[in-house]
Amino acid sequence: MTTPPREMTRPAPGRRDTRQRRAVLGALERATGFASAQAIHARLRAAGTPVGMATVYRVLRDLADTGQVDVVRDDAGEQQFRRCTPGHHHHLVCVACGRAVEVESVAVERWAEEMGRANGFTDVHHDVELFGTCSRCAGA
Amino acid sequence: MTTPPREMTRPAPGRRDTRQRRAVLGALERATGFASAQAIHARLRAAGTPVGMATVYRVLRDLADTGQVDVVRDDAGEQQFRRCTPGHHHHLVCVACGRAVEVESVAVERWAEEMGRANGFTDVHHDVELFGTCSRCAGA
DNA sequence: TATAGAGTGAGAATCACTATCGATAACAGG
DNA sequence: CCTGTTATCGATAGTGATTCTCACTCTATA
Repeated sequence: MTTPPREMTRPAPGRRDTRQRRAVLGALERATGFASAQAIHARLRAAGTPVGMATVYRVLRDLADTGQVDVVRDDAGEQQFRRCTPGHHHHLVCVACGRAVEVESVAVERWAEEMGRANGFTDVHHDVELFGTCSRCAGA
Repeated sequence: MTTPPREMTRPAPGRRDTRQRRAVLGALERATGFASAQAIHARLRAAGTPVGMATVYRVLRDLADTGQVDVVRDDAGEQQFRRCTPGHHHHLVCVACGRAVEVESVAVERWAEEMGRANGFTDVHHDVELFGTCSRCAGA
């Protein structure tokens, strides 16, 4: 697998290339860490490229379904979205500034699989997120 | 019912021992896996021991704050509660019936800690949940 | 360019959860 | 047992995120 010739903002096959979709993608691209749908909607409005709330959610859900963005839920249960490198991975998120680092571990993947097998579970998948305070925010 | 294991239903210091609190604890005790606040409320009503919605949430939150129940969020973002054995552990939850198995792994704990240190993060904690289909539900 | 139908968006609907606040009941002291 | 204090209840009205509706708009393509 070399670098896919696919543009970052090109819609998935069957999807149309609209101003709104590009705007949401752009906002995600610009974000440093995770951003909520509400935040993205507000930023687009502030940037003079307003997109309807329903559309923001629609695009984000579509991107999540096609694996183009990752979704985690914060303590309040609100969905947070982030543009990510393809492939399975997890995040180490700063609870102060929202900055996120992608991490992966074959050890965890294997552990999850073994735990499932040991207990007779099939189709096992897992939710793993790490939270903490990043070095930049720690010195506050 | 010989010696009532009042330990399980004893309120935290400063908390009063009310019928409602006992009812919610009882419902959790009776549940096999995770249960939502809505489900607990419905079950109590069906059992003839109705408790107000607000109270169910209040008691559940209190129990969660004092570490007497574990909370996870399902795919829809709804909170799911479960009476648990004390101590840090994770869950392997059946997506079909909600049955849950407690699992733990020093490997994961260590991995989380190392990942945090490697990236300059402090006060690192983690969310880890495993989901799958249990053997009983797999044969459907 | 004409056109089918995917995409959009304002607003209503839904849904889990929280805040309000007068009524009620637990518990300690008498 | 009686009673005052006050934690706790709970019916109900929010609150805030997310989804649904559906008439209208615009992309992709013949």
